[in-house]
Amino acid sequence: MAKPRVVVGLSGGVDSSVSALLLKEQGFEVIGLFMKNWEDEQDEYCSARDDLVDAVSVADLLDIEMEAVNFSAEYRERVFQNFLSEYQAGRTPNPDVLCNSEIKFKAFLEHAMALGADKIATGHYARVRQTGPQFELLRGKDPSKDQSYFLYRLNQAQLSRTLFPVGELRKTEVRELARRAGLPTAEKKDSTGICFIGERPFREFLQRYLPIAPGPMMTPEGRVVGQHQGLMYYTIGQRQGLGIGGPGDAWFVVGKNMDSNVLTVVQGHEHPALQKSWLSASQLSWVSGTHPNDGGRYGAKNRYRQQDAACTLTLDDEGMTLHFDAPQWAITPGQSAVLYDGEVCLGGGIITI
RNA sequence: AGGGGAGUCGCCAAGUGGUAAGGCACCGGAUUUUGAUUCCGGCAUUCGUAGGUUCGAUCCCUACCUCCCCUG
Repeated sequence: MAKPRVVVGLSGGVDSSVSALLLKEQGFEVIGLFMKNWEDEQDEYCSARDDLVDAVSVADLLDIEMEAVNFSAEYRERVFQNFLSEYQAGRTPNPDVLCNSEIKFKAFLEHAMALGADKIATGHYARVRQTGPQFELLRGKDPSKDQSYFLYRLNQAQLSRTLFPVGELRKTEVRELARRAGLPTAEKKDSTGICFIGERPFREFLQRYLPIAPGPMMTPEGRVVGQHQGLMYYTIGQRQGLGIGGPGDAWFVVGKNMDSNVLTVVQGHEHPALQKSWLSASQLSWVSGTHPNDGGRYGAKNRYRQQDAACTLTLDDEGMTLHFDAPQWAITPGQSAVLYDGEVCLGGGIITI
C-alpha cells in the first residue's frame, strides 16, 4: 500500500522546514512546494530569492521532491485588489487572512490535489481536530505563537485536507528539532510583516498605489493639530508617525472622515474615544459551516495578538454584533473579529464598525 | 512711543551661582505572518546675541536683538 502523499508549503522558514521533517518521519510521501505570490519589478526588498534557496536546501537535506509555483496572478487578483480597495475605503485590512483562505488553502490546495496529494500541510501554529465527521480548528499549543486567528476563514473542505505538524509544538521545540536535524533554517530569523511588502517603509509602498491626499488632523472638538498625508496611511490606535509634538500626552488616531478628509486624533492612551464595548462585523465565515449560538458567550480577538475578550454574540441579517464585558481598545474596521470557544476557533468576520 | 513680562533640544517645560529634569515629536532596537498598541535605547559640552562680575554663570550685571501684554 502506497504511503499517503502530502504536499507541504515550504516557505524557506524554520516552521515549514520542521513541518516537512515531521511529516517525513511520520511516514508520508512528502513533496515540498514553494509559492511565489508576489512579483516586484524593483524587488530590492524582496527576500523571495533567498527564501527559495533555503527551501531548496531543506528539500535536499530531507531528500524530498520540491517544486515551485507562481500564484502571483491569483494573489494580485484575490488578495491584493481587496487590500487596496479596503485601504482606499479607509479601513485597515489584514491581507494574511485572505492570503490563507484564497491562496494557501485554495490555489495551493487545488494545485496539490492535482499533484495527487491526499493532504496539504503548512507551518502554521494551529491544530485540526476531527470529531466524527466534523473538523475543528484549534489554537496552536504555543500560546505566544498561536496563528489560528489568521485561519478563521477556512472551511470544512479545506480543514479536512490540512495538516499543521508544528501546531502541537512550542516554538522553542521547533527550533530545537531544526537544530538537531541540521536544517539550514534552524537559526533563521522569523519573518514578519506583510509578505509582499517586506521590510520596505509601508507608506512608501502604499504610495505607489494610493497617492497622497493631505488634510487636517483634528481633535473631536474641531481643533486642528496637524496635517495628515492621506487617510489610508493611518489606522485606528496609531501613535507613531503623527508628528504632533507639544504639550501633554501622546496622540492617537481614533477616526477618519472620508468625506471631509479629516483624521480625528485624541490625546492619551486612555482616552475614552479609544474604547468601545461592542463591534459589528460582516462577511462572516464559520469553520463548522454553521453559525455559533445567537446570544452565546464566547471569547473574541479583534486584532491579532490580543488577549481573548469575553463577549456575547448577536446574529443579524447583516452579520454579527459582539458585546464585550469590558471595553476594548482601538477596534478597527477592516480587521477581523474572531470567535473562540475555549481552544476552538469558530470563525468570525470583518469588522465594519 | 512709554510701562511691564519673556526668550532653555523641532514642540511643551523644570532648573537658578557649581557645571542642563521630564513629557511630546523624531530616530534605532525588541516583540509581531496585519508596519496599530506595548517595551527598551538614543536624542542640547549647551541655555536669544555680545560683553562684564566670579575660582566657576543658563541662573548676577550691561548693551543689543526678538516676542508678548498694557497704555497711547
